[in-house]
Amino acid sequence: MVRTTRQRTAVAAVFDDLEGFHSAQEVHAKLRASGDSVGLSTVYRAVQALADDGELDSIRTDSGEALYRRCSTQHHHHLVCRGCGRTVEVAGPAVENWADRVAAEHCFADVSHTLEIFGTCAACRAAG
Amino acid sequence: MVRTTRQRTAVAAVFDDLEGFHSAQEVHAKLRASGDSVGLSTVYRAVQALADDGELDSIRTDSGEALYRRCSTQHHHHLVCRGCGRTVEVAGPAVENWADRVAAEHCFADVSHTLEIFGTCAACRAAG
DNA sequence: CCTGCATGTGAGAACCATTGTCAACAGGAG
DNA sequence: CTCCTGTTGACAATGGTTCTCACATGCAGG
Ligand SMILES: [Zn+2]
Ligand SMILES: [Zn+2]
Ligand SMILES: [Zn+2]
Ligand SMILES: [Zn+2]
Repeated sequence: MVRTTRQRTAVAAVFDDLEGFHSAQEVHAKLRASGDSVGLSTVYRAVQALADDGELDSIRTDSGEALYRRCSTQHHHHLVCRGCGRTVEVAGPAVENWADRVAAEHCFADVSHTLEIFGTCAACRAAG
Repeated sequence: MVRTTRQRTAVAAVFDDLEGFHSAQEVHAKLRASGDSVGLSTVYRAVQALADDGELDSIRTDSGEALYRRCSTQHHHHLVCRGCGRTVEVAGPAVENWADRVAAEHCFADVSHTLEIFGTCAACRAAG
């Protein structure tokens, strides 16, 4: 029996106003700053629950930190700016097929894949 | 001035006998078990140095742990078995081009990408 | 409306991979 | 062989994440 609490609602709401990927720590800080404070453990539990439900996508930093973002529900990948975090969802049917074909060639089953593209966006280049 | 030490040699040698990706902690344990013990900090420094030199590839676990493997030096991606860790290097020129094109379309520069495929190999399926 | 209670919360401790510290050590150039 | 400098490793510190558990609170069912 899953309950609707002020905390879970608040965490979900944070991602309404956010472009790009953000960590649980950042969400916690934003909530605290907005006066709508939520415990850190609860923020971790909430983002993980949202990610499990497919409400949030998650990726990992080079340093291993988990970042979350509200995305569309279809399968897609991300083009992420290293500077500002701005994120574009991209679809690549050809890539999906290629991955499945490669796996099949080597007799692998239950295939999944991760694919992210990183770069510097035009705005960040202009900003120097 | 980079020196050749027993420790660095030992760490590099561990990857000669290893298929698949392995963590610094695992390398440390293997060295200790083989009697050729090396300090944990030193193992971390060694694998990172090897990765910087392009001698090792690294990926990150779902839990954020860093894993290393000796790979060929050309650009490639990995098809990894979730069960046994067996890894196949795969090349996908079409994917490289697609990633660059997508990034260019959105005016992103300095583009890089990560792409890994996960599955279960035939041997692991047979083993149940 | 109440009440009961299973579920959710949060302050703080625990975890654990990784990194920093620094005194002792040991390649290797000269 | 010597000396200098890069290297090592026991240990402490970090930092993100998870666990603990006493307390609070949604939310059926009455
Ligand atoms: Zn997404
Ligand atoms: Zn940017
Ligand atoms: Zn590789
Ligand atoms: Zn396998």
